[in-house]
Amino acid sequence: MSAKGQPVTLGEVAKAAGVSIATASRAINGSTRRVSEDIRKRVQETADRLGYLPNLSAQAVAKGASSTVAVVVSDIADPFFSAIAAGVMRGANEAGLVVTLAAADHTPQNELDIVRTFRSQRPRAIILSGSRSVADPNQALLDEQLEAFASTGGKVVLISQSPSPFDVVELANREGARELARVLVERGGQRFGIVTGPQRLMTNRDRVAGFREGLEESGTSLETDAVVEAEFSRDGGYTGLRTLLSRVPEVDTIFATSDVMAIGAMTALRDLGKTPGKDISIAGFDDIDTARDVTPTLTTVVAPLADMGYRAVKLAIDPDAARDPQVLKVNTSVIVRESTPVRERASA
Amino acid sequence: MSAKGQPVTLGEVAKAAGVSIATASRAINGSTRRVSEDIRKRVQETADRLGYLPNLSAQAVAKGASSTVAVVVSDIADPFFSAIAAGVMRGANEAGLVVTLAAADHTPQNELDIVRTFRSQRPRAIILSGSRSVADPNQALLDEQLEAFASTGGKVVLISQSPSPFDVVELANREGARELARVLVERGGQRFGIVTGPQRLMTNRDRVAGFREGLEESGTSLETDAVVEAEFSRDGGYTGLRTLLSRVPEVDTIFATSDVMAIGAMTALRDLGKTPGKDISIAGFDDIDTARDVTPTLTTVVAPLADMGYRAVKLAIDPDAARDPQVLKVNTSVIVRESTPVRERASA
DNA sequence: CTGTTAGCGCGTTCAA
DNA sequence: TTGAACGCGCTAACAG
Repeated sequence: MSAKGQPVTLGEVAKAAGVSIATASRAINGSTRRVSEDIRKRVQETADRLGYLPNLSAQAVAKGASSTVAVVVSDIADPFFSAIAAGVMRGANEAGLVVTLAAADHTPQNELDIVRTFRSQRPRAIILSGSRSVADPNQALLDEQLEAFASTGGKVVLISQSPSPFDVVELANREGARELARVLVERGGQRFGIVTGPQRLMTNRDRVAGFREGLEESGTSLETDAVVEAEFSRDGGYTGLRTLLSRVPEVDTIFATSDVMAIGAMTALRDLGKTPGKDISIAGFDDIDTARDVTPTLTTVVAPLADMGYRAVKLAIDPDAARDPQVLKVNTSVIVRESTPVRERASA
Repeated sequence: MSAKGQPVTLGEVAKAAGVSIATASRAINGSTRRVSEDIRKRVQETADRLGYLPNLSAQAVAKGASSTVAVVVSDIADPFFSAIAAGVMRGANEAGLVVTLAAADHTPQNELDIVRTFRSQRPRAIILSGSRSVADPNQALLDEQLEAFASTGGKVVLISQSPSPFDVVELANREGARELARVLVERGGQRFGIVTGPQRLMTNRDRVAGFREGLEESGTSLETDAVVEAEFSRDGGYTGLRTLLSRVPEVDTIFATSDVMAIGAMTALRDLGKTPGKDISIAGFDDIDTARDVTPTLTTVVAPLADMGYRAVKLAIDPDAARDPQVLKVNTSVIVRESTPVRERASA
């Protein structure tokens, strides 16, 4: 039983059941189920008995279509992406699809290599999560790959920003940040600062721009020095905050363009002897799980990350494949927690 | 260019280059590279020009071996598993392998289904992360599947507990917890409590047992009521802590069997009006990223999660496949942070 | 070194 | 309804 051997093939099942391979195929997979019930039963039984499992690769070759969806993330250990991945996996599972995953590690070149490898797998769809970059020299090559993939019947879904020739699940970054700014002004914020990830990423651009708009609509503005760019990570939030405070020590409210950065910034604040949520208000974006477990709990913009991944799959397997590219806008909402208490206004 | 079409096949490349398919195959893949340099170059060029990408499924069928590693996790959104997955992906990437991922959602039945699906993919290896359960009725069926997979040339690596008929990457749960207990006693802990995940999971068993040992070796003991079992999650930590404190209000030091639980427990403490790291010490296990960002920063046992995933892949692609099952023990270390200050001993 | 032939495991025509 | 034959894209054995 446990001697080295080869997997059971459909042919062996067929022979053991005394039918042809074609019949066995129909009985087990039954694309158009036209096989007598007793035969079907007999074949199924011998298949079970022999422990037959269809060879997905062979099926893919024969059918010319696989049952795989390929997903690119920047970093699976980042809660932002792991939440998206969780949603994708749920959706894929419901659809009987297999998920293959690769991490681009924030490097456009890797992203390109990954997409090439993915194309070799002939997946049904490729889902790209992660922000688009502006003026990325690799972008053209990447688009070319995706275009080619799409032109051979593959589906491309971006969890990113429109406009795009492909389907896009797009988070309302700008609107979310704008609403957040309004809320923070309402709560008494007067001197604002921003710690943001690289501005070449559209996500950061939009969040900063939206926040700015929100401030202006509320009659407040942002000093030039009050926007600090750093790595789009926890450590970036840490260093970014230090830079910000050294430049503009009198800020009372800080917006970090992601929760991950905000959490790093909060730690930095404490290391500077200040108490986040008391000395200085701070808010993030995304509402990752950890946001409610840090102290103070973090005010943020809720992004339904898992849901976005789930919807991306749904878009990908949409039967109406010939339709025009679709943009699925995902709305956000602001959730106020302890990190942004109501501040008393300094008397004018 | 962007009209619907089929992917370029090796045959088309061969024809365009004026060589046979076999030659084209050798030129591009070159298992045993014995093809004249100029031909190789010409074929490669036409392949690039045509945008040819090998069909991995077809290769897998022809070779009888795929270039895929399949990974089972409980929940990819859990930082414990996403860290492991990150390591796996890095290792797979280095080896030119594709990673397929599935989430069992803490359900043994799902795990079984996933392994079956994975077997259909004929991956080179299946990596199972997540603790083994004791007395799991599905365990036999699962082992049967894995056994069958292994007997047909597949490699199985468990990130779990020995003993096992397969390769195992095993974290020193017991030893780590034991050392943690010693450290906590040294720092003045006297009345201990434990919030643990389900005891059917070996991970929790080992961590609790190890902690107990460490206490006993330090001349301390644990009251019966002081061990509370709850869900192995953030929320489990939250509810578990409340139960614990209602049963044994006078505990001064708490061990949660994972950082995720510890973080939930800390939040629960605060909701009860107590300050973690002051009124009550608390420590976790795993050292997930968040451990250093909560307040107070969390004392814990460092588990090199990403490294474990990485090593699991290395084991899986070990050329010496015929060797006996191997156990790779992974050591831990205790890192003391703010959540467990030195406590003054109550005078005896 | 190259081309021809025979598979790999499976789906799907086409007759029977 | 069933089976024989062919094809999917590719690799590997065998000749030349």
